[in-house]
Amino acid sequence: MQLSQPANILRFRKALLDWFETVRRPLPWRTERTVYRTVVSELMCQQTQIDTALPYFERWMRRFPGFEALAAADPDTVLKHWEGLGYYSRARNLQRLAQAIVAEGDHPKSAKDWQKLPGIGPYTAAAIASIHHAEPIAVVDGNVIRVCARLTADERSFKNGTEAGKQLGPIAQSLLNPEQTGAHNEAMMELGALVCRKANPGCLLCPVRDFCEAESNGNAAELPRLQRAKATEESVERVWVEAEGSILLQRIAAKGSQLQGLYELPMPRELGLSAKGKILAKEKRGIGNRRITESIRYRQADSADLKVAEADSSLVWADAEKLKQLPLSGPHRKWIQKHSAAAAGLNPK
DNA sequence: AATCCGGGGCC
DNA sequence: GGCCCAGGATT
Repeated sequence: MQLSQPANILRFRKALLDWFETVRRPLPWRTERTVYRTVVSELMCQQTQIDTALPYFERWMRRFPGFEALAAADPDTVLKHWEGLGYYSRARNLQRLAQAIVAEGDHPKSAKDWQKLPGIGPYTAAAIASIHHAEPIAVVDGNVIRVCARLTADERSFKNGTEAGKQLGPIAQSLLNPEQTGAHNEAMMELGALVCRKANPGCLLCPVRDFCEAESNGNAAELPRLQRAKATEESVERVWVEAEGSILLQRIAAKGSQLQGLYELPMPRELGLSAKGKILAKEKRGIGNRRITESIRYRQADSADLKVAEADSSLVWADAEKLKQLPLSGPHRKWIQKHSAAAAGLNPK
């Protein structure tokens, strides 16, 4: 059936919503719907799979139950509750957003106004406004891009997701059900997540397969076509400096850095620390298209280390208790845990 | 328009 | 090992 015809668009909307009602996952921000819970869930789910965000969401709600509690919280505690989720600017933006809403005494009511708040872009603004204010605006995320590219059998090669969204957004907007704005948007994303998956799309079980040109062409799994940049390789030196059961950590202070406020093993070249010591481990992490190998050298603190640490306020000594409290980047917490036994073995106790 | 930002899941 | 995920901010 041609989706260009109005009568078929109405059929599409009904088939999608009927399906959604039967498979809709009882996610915690759906079963108890408040603006605050929606905002938190949307920020947490940006570039993050639902199942990964779920335990963070529950913890977050226990600790920061509403905009007021979040606005008044200690920023390090906020960051600590985001530890391991990545994209840490989301946590800072979420607190700034809460502070703005508390200061204003109310929250925005339109997508346009929501988008003025930190951390809220076109996608998130549309999601909140369609769910809570019945605004007829389509969300365009990775799921929706994939669904629309397949529905229309769009075989163009897009430079990136932004470019694809610009081209396919109007399709999503034309499909939007103006009487069920929130449910329709959620249904489109649910379809992409559960059926119209990137790999192994479940076309045989798809509620809107009759409307899908790619399915009739038999190439749904190949769409959309997105160009990708090649990965680059980098290496970074780290030092694991111990003194009396404490480890030296570096607080990332750079205001522009998205890692601002997080703690990591120090980068000696940045801090005037020596890079001496035996290599304890080489670990890898991926950030975007970068593949970074981090060489971690271990040593007992010498007098020069103590002097540098004393003079540089971004360096802190953390004992076991402090280590638990500080917000660390996910990989560094994991690596410190992983190698602490080996590091202890190097101590001449 | 291009680049940067994290970490995990999946094939 | 490459790709993607309920993207946004910055340059």
